[in-house]
Amino acid sequence: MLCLKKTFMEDLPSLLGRQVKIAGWVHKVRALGGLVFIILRDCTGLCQVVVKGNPDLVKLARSLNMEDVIEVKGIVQRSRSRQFPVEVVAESISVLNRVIGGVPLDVTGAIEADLGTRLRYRVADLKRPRNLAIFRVQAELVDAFRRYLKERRFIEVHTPKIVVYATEGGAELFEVKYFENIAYLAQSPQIYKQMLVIAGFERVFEIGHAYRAEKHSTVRHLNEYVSLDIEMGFIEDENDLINFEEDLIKYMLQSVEENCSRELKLLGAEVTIPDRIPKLRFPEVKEILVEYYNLKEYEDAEDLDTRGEELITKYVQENYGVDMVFVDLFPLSSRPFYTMPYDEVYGRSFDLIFRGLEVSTGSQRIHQYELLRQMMIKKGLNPDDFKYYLEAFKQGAPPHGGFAIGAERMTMKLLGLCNIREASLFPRDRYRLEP
RNA sequence: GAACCGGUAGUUUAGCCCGGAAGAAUGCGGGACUGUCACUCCCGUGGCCCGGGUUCAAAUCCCGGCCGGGGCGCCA
Repeated sequence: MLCLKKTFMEDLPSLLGRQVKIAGWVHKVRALGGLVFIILRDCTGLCQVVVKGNPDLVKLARSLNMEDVIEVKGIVQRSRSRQFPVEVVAESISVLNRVIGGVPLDVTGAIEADLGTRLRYRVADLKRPRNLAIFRVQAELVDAFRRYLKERRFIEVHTPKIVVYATEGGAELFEVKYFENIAYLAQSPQIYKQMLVIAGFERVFEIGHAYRAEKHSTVRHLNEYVSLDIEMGFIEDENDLINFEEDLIKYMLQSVEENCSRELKLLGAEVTIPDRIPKLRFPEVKEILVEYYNLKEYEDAEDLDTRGEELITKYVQENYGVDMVFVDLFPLSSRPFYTMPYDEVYGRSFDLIFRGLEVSTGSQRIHQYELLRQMMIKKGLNPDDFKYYLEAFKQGAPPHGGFAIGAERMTMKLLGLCNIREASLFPRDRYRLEP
C-alpha cells in the first residue's frame, strides 16, 4: 500500500519522474474532452495535474468545481505548459471535500471584488495567492523583528491586555466587564514594558494586539492592531533609540527582500533599503512646511497631520532620495505624560514616517519618580490611578525608552496597499466586528 | 459624530443624465472537444438593497432608511 506523505507544489520540480501525492484546492479546471487539466493550489503555489486515458478518472476530473479539496497521486513529468515547468500525471484522484453552493468570490483573481465584499467573504478572499503573499511578507517582518531583538539580548514578553489604567493619552479605550469591576483593553503595552525594564529585564519586546476605541473610519486606522513594541534600559537619550530603530528597520526590510522575493514579485512591490534614514527635528519640519512649502498654517502646529506627513515624505524623497524619515523632538503638548522633556516645549519623542504615514512612535521615558508625577498632573491625570506603575519608579528605574511599530501600517506601506484592512487578516474597524 | 460617492444575478459590470420588454463577463447545470494555460463553442440557470412618493408607466426622477466606500474631526 502506498503511503506517501504530501508533497508541496514548490518541491515538484526537483522530483521529476517520481511518484508523489499532492493535495490542495482546485484552482481551475480546463477540460478538453478526454483530456483534463486541473490547476491545483496549496500553500506553496500552483501545480498542473493532467488527467487522460482512464475514462473514470477523466469523468471525475470533469466533475470538479473550483475550491473542491482533492488529493492526487501521480508521476511528476516535464510539462508542455507555458506556465508550469513540471506537471503531475494523475494515477488516482480522491475528493476529500466538495464545495457547497459555490465560492462567493473569484479566487483566481480574474474578477476583482470590492474590499467590502472581500472582507465579508474573507476566507474565500484569503484563498487568493495575492493575499497569502501579503501575510507571508507580514510574517517575515515580524519574524525579522523578533530575530533582530533576540540576538541583542532582548527578551520576548506578554503583558496583560486587560488593564485598569484609565488612560495614558488621548486615545479612547474599550470597556470590558471584569466580574464586579470595569476594565479596559490595553491601548498599548507601554506601562508594562516600562515596569519590566525597571524590574531588571533591561530589554524587552512584545508582539501583541493594541486596542483603540476611536470612531475613525479611514484607510490607515484599525481598532485592533498588532504592535511591535520594544523597551530598553540604559540609553543615553532618544538618539540611541532612533539609531537602534534605524538598524532594526533596515534589517526587517532586508529580510523581506531576501526571503520574500516571490511574494514581492506577485504583489508588484519593491523594497528599497535606505543607506541612512534622515533625522529631522520637529522645529525643522515645521520650518520646511512653512518656508519650503509656504504653508503658513503650520506656524503654530504642535503635531503633524496627514498632509504634513505626506509633504515631509515628499521633501526627503526630493532631498535625500529616500522614502522614510525620523522626526524627533515633538512638542510635549502632543505626546503622552511619560515623555522625557527636552526643554520646556519639546519632548524626546520621535516618529518614523514611511511613505507619508507614521508607522512608528517612540521616546525616551521619564525615569524620575517626582518628574513623572508632575507630568501626570500637568496632563490632567490622577497619579492615584497609576499607583502600581508609579511605585515602580521608586524601586530603581534606569534611564530608558522604547518604541512601537504598527505591523499592519508597515506592511501596508511596504507593499503599497491602499487600505490597511488588506494588511489585517480579519480587520476590526468602526463597523466591522466579524468575521 | 459627519461633507461626499455608490448599491443591477454568487462575483464584476452595461443600462440611470434623457422614465417605456434588464444586457454582458465569470461562476453554476447540461452538451461538443486529447495539450490547455483567462481553453474554445452551443444551450440553460440566476439580478434592479428596503419603504414611501411623482407618473399611464420607475432599475432610471424625488424623500427616508439600511448597507458599502471614503476624506475630516480624533487618533498610532
